[in-house]
Amino acid sequence: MNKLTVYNNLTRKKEVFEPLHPPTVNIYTCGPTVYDHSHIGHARSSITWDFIVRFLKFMDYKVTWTRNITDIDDKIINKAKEINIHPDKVARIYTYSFQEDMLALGIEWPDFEPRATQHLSQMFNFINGLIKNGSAYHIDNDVYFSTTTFKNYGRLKGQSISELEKGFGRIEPNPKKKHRLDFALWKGVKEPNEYGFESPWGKGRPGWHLECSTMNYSLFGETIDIHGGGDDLVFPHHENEIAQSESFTGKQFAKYWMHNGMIMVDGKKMAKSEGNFITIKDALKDSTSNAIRFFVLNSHYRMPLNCTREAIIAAQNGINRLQEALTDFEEDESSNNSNKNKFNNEILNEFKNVMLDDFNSPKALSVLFKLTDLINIEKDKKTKNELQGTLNYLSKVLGLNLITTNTVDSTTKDKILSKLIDELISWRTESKLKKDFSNADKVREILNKSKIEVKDLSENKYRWQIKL
RNA sequence: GGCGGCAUAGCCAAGCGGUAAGGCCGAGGUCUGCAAAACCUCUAUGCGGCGGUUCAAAUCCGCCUGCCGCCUCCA
Repeated sequence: MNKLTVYNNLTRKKEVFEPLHPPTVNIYTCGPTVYDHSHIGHARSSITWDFIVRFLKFMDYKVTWTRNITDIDDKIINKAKEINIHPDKVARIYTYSFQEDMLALGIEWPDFEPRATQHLSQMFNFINGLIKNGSAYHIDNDVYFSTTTFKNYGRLKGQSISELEKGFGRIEPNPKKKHRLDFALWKGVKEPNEYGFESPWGKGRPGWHLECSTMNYSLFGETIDIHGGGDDLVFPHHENEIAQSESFTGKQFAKYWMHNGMIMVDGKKMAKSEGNFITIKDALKDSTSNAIRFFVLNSHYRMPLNCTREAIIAAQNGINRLQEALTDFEEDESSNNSNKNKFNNEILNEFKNVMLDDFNSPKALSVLFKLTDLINIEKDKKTKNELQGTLNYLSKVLGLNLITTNTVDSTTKDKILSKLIDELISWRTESKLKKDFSNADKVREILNKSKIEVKDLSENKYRWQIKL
């Protein structure tokens, strides 16, 4: 059997995946900073780690997935000032919004979803350890990590410290730092009433990178198998995580570093200033979670991905074709158990083999379409059902949701339902105006059967409500 | 300015030295009360540009162009 290969950013090549303690796989991916609604870039990232975790489980690995929530950060504090709400509340509002989006996108819940503010005491331990072993220093109310003490600094980015220094633009170095590459572990407040937490170094807040190191250490210990995140986090975020963690433990932090590519909108970077910023909630308004996932899966996770209206429509049409192939599928009770014997083995292996090559989801989708073709020309009911079962099963490995929904997923169901109800009622109103009361009553009866009660108001206005 | 990534048909996209996957759209046909679905056929002599290596390059090398990402808190 072929082996799983993954592209490791640390070595810049594909490597055979060998977890530290098979079949256990511990994976940590960087979640959002919760200061605004999440956008389709977050969707891509989440879908990517979601299907990678699903595939690892499909390969019988025992996966534990952690995705953090950054709930303390300057962006959150700024947002709090802007809308005059306490920073903690801002974080909670957008944490909820993010989780709502994740559910809508069909992302599995991670096993752990730690938040920075809940790990302050562990952070203090971490910082103390780093100060004690000479990797960090305390100045005024700040604590900085001393990058020159870490010999591998720059390895992930692929540059030495002196090369990194050369790259500096016009940024004024912070005079408190011993070296301009040093970064904050703890940032003291500048004003006494500024938002912050008490610490051994005074009131302040943690540096951004620290939470990931600390929470990894708390949840997984010294070394994890996979650390993932967006491409934009390679430097400095992940570089700094490595520096902190490895200085603290003396062990390798993560064996494999994986990064997903960025998303563009109409060939340009997505930015509020460009006017092409798309939140997940917006995206779901005129497409479906299946379409968004298909769109993401259709390109390799490391590649940049261009989002266009046409591409989303194409994705939805692709989903429709896959769903069409399952219309007469009869799912028996045993479908939910993981007995792979009743599936088409040849296809199963083909799917597995393309995915083993660094999670080549575009090829995996092409296998699903090949399966669809086979289903559509199959005459024998039993064989067809087996093929359909295989399609259903494999689509779930990718996180697609092809049959539970009668072609409408739960996210879009509500709005389509509302539209349908309004259409029916306006048909009824038209009938009433034409004095075709029998038809009008018929419509009302249909709605009643669906537990919807229509109430006439004056001037042909109406309201409806659920009547159980 | 430094480092990294990407550039394949109208759109999205795979490809990792052996002669261009897949999906969407489009065209023609079969089937059909109509429509849809399904099925069959067609749709890049070409892979940003120019050179080079090789029997052979979208795939390797060099240069150029364009786009994307990153370059410590304060952004």
